[in-house]
Amino acid sequence: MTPTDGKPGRRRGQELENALLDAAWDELNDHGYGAFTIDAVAQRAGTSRAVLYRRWPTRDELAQAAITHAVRTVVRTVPDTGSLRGDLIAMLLDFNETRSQFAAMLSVHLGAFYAETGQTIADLRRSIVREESGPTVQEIYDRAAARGELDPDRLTPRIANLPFDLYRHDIMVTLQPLSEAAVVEIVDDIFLPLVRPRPA
Amino acid sequence: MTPTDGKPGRRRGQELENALLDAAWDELNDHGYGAFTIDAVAQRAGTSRAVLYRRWPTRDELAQAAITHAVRTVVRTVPDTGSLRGDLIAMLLDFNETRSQFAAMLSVHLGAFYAETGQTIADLRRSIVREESGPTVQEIYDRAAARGELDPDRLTPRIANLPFDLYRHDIMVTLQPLSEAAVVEIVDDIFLPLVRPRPA
DNA sequence: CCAATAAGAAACACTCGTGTATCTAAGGAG
DNA sequence: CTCCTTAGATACACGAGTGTTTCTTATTGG
Repeated sequence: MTPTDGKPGRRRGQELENALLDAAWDELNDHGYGAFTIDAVAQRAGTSRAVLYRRWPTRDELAQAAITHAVRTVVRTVPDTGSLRGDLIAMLLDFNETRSQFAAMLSVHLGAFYAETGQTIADLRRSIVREESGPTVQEIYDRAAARGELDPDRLTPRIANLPFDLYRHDIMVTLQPLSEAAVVEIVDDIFLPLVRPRPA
Repeated sequence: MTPTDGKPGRRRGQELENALLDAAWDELNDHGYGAFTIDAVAQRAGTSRAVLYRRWPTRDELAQAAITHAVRTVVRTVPDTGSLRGDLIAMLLDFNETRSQFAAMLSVHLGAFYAETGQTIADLRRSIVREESGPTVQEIYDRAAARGELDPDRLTPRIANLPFDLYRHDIMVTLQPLSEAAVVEIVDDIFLPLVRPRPA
């Protein structure tokens, strides 16, 4: 392992490539895809365009690579607090920490990207979800059903996605992380009443 | 009234201005704000850039004007079918006709615009809602409450917006109008159960 | 009918980003 | 220590869009 701190000297191989993709991602975050230029990425990474062109032939492929790279670095955790309510609130608040900026960025800056590639946010989400392919929220629902907190018959696909759809909607519309009150509202006032087992 | 059809000859005044703003709006729709150029607008409008520069000094002001102009031409209707369910479904399906493209366009193409102006979709919606300032969905809720179809105590602000938030979320994520089934699902499976008066 | 106005065409200098090519020197492999 | 890959710098031709200016001519108002 070569020392990674101190004066960077001249970076190579994987270290350099990560730095390039990070710079590209930051550039996307700060200025959006519309103003996403190879030049700016090179400057931010402290290198020259040639280094970028050696790896990615076009702007779009660099952007794609940067997005994929950023996605890969997101770690996903599925909480297990012992209650459905606690799990969902924890999960959404964790999203606030780890993903709200990511989601906002995707929503706001990538319009031109979607337009050019013909993709939609839904498409991108699918490929991200496939990429992660780890444990999912379904675990939370399964545990809740086992505890009798949730009626599986009431959990239609749309309702299963409801808390996350509402979370995502808020992010896309306000570009800010949700307040804890908003998260609690989504869970307590909307989701839980819809899935709670009815007293027969 | 001068004849408005036939060979357009040389347009002037309001007629020309409308044509310019329409062309700008179409250009935004087709290619997004990222690829929104004065040149393209001039070409689409069948005129020269000078004509545009005489009216709007910058690209951004032209885009702003085009958006405002497009917003102004949207007519809003509030249905009155006699039932809450019917009103909401009618309203959302009407959105499908009149606004889904508009909403999709706003979500997707205007990222760079938001980034530059610092506005969010929420801000833009506020100014649009203010602009319209006509009858609102509140009317529908009031009538439903009067008929006893809706418990006003359960209608928190978030729940009042819920059908529209979900509608908007779907549009932003899929960039397509919602299927009628999806609209019915939002109303029947999610909204109505949350606001129906509980048998005391 | 005439004069004022403004549409529309065209040319210009300018900026910014692209993509390629060339050169140097850093730093790893042998 | 030496060679060889390649990071990083720099220069160039090119295209696309901007914003300005000048000129013409259609159209309108008086």
